[in-house]
Amino acid sequence: MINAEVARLFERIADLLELTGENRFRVNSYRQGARSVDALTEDLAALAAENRLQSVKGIGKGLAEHVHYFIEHGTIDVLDDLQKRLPPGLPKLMEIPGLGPKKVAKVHEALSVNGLDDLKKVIADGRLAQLEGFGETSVKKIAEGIAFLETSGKRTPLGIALPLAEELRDRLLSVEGVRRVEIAGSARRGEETVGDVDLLCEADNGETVVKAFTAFPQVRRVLASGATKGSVTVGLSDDRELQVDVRVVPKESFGAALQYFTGSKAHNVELRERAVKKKWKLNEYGLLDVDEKRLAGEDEAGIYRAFKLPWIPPELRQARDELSGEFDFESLVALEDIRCDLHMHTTASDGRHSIEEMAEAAKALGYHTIAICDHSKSSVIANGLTVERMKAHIKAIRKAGEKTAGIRILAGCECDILPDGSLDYPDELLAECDWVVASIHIAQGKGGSGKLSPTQRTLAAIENPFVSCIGHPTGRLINRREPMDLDMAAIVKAAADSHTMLEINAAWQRLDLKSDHARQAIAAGVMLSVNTDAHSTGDLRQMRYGVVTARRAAARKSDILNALTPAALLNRIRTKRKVSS
DNA sequence: GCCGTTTTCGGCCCGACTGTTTTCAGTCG
Repeated sequence: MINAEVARLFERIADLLELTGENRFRVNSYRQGARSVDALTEDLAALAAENRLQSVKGIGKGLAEHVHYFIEHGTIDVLDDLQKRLPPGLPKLMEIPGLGPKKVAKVHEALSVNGLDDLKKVIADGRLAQLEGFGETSVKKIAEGIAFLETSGKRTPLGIALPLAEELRDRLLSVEGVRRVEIAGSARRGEETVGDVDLLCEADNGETVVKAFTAFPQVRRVLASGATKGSVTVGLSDDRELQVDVRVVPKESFGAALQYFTGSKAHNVELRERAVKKKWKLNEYGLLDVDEKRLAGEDEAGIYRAFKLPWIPPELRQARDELSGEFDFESLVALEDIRCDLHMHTTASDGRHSIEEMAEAAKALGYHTIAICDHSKSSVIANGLTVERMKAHIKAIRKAGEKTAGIRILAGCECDILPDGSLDYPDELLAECDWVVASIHIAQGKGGSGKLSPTQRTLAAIENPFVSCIGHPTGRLINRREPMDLDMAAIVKAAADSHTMLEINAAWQRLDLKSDHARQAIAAGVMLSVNTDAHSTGDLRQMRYGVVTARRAAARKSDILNALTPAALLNRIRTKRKVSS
């Protein structure tokens, strides 16, 4: 697939064009083109071969020609020309908070700055502060921006950002005059990582609320503080900083503001374009018709209703197909639908709590079933169980099940898929388990000499009649480890054909499958299982991250194993074994 | 550069905050 590469090149062209002072709408066309190409599931090369490129939204005559040129020459002529004229280190400078295309172009032209090192030099020797349009204050901000970029460059995982957002929300609620606070932005959309936290606040006096907010103990730096808006950074445990923005609006605008600050940006642009076509105006204060008459604004659903649309769950505001009006959002899976967790560890391997403790904690969450899935023998670091220990563990799980009323405890295991594609336990032992999660932990890199590829290993595991589910299929760790190179189409097809479940691992460090892959699996008819992979009772509460990932994939309740009734669940597990044997 | 159920030309989302060029351009979300 050339899609990702073409998207990257379009984005690069947009960056460079922006620096040349090109018409911003032309710049935007390249950005829009990059987004469309990136979101496309079809292969761009195939579309090009059939001359259908212009059927893609945002791809017109010009961009289509670029794609054809790229396929023939492996490059884009417009980009080559731009790169001859502009130094390669320049676009990076636009990532510095406070520096945009105009200022970067200016320091390049006036001070021959070609990259980050040059910029640091002209800051240090005082030449930047002398430049027209720059002053001591803005140079100080730019210097801070560089430090921010270098230390906090990466986006923050949802599992870090959301609890922090909730803490700040609760603190804001205790500020005098504040009536309501909602988390907006990518945290509300349930994106796996967030760039900053957005909080929306209903109050009459914005200035006092913003002042109180910027004085919170968590605040490290104040970036802006005005009558309706405040912007700060807060420190994270690893010494990085996360930006938090607060907006204060009156009651009658709260819904419009929540809609606006939830995004995504592309979703909002689509909605605003619809408004413009109707000669309306949509901004964060409300939806106004041509006579400035207020059509909506107090609540979010009212905004969508004005466009004859249902309220759209934030997780799906991705500018994909959610505004088509063809969606049944009622059937979307929700956290309340989840009634079981089928992947958790105990003290038998590397967990912190006993079978009984995990069961009691799951019962408190209202679950009807759990599966205990400790590690198999090859996961030595995780205290994986030998065959003998596993046999005893199954007995212990069954005994705990008899003792514990009100919840069914399945005897399961998380069985390693070995480098040669075989499983870490013999079939006779797997047959004794009620539920088997098969996962790759060892040798996640490319298959070495004589070894199978990760795809072949996964396909081999799917073929085993006793494997119920593939655990964390791509093995990625957000911001820390790249996913394995998998042929997801082949895996999804094999899983669908054999009634093998694929996991959405709900641990915020993993979120694996990610939502795009989950969407692909659902389209192929695969049943997904959302599990926490809990190593303690507290980890069971990470289920919410898995559920938002499923919702981002537009998963219905019927697509999720964990939302089934006890009978339907067991039936589904048995189906795999019947079909395979 | 893209796009069209008012348009194939003339539009293209909208407002807040900041620093400095002291009346507004640049940046950001």
